[in-house]
Amino acid sequence: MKPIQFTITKKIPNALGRAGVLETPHGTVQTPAFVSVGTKATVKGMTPEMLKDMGGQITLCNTYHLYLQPGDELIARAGGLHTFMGWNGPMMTDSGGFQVFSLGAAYGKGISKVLHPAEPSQQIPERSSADDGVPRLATVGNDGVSFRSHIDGSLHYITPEKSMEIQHNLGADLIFAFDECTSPTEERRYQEEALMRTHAWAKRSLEYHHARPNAERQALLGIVQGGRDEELRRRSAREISLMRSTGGAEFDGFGIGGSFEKDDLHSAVQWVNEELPEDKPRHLLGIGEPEDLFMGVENGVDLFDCVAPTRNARSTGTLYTKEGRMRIMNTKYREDFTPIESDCGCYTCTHFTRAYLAHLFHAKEMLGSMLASVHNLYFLTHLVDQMREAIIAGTFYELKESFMKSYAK
RNA sequence: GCGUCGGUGGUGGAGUGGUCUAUCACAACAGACUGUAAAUCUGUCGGCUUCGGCCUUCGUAGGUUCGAAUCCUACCCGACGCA
Repeated sequence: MKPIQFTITKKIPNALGRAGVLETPHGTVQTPAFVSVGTKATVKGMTPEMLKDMGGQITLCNTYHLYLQPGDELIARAGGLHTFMGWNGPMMTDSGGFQVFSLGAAYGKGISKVLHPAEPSQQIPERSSADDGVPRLATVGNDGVSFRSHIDGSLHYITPEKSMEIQHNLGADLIFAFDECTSPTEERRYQEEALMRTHAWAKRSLEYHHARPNAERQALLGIVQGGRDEELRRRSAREISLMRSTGGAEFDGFGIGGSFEKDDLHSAVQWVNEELPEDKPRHLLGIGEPEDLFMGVENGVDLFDCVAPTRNARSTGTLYTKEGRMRIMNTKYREDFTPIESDCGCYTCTHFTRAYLAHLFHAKEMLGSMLASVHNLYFLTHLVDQMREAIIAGTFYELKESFMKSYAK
């Protein structure tokens, strides 16, 4: 018995995109879908009730963070992550692979998921070896990764097996293989070396997972890496999709990982999804600006997670609207007594004005961050919902064109 | 009335003869953010500018000095104390 069931209901003609249904032990996800990120067992600023009301179908928490605090064993004793955080819907956990990157090679360099080469601050020198003298909190070894806790500095060692063990304790419906995310500034030689490691770790994750009963209630997704290189990307997609445990088990779905230059994102996703088997779900890790969501859906991505809506909302009240992003603290909104978007159905837009939001942000009231998060999550969640409906209605390209015309103007 | 202390840029508050348009914080203004080291971070914050500078500011008015936010005098204002 497989833990998840994925069914494709409609495809975009002559393209990779599709709409489907993903059934998990904690409920069904209509795909494509936007996944709310709840790294530390909370979508920042949102109660599970608010998430549900906003239209959220599924959340993603993080292995590394929860292992450090409060500890995966404690969460297991609490009855698992669903019970612990009060979210009884579908849930996934990231493997800690991204922290290999963000606390390792990317540490202190101001780079993350998407690199902007035009930004002088991101002209990072290339790195070919593991040691360039920059202090970092994660060091990659062939067997696993040494982490120094960003909380208290203590040293931890995470292997693929350890990541699986933690994720088993957490108990999410979909879990990820332990991988190494690389920077686009790395040269090909290192990308290939890291890819071999990611594949070896994927095999070990698969092996460990299927040696436990958890494999019956938790789906394991393998992660495709390979940077910007077509050959590596296609090779990774093929190897991960053909990978089998000694018992013959395969991955239940796939994640597409990496840190990208904006221009490389499209090609990487397309190459990978041309190789991956059609009948399993695909998750594009950490991507979620509107234009990227359209690209992903068009190219066969079923699930997206992204911190952008909550982080942008919470930090300075940067809000998504159909006319592009707006910063609610800008002077012009101080006496604007209209909603963020008059035709938005979210709780924030149906109850409050821009002026009120602006006031909350200027006064540093936490409700401002909460209401802004509600709107942003609603916006992106419903944008992907609209894409799904448009695929089913056969109007995906019309939706994309009309949205982008207004959003990017 | 006498005495003491004090008046600095939107605010608080450094500075006590040159390195002062004047540390710092806050506020304000603008920006960044894509598997959350993030309720974080960056820039601007007297005026003008051909971006090299130029001009104007430290209660007010004088003065000393090559040079004053910094020293002196008078005045104005505030707090406290004594009458």
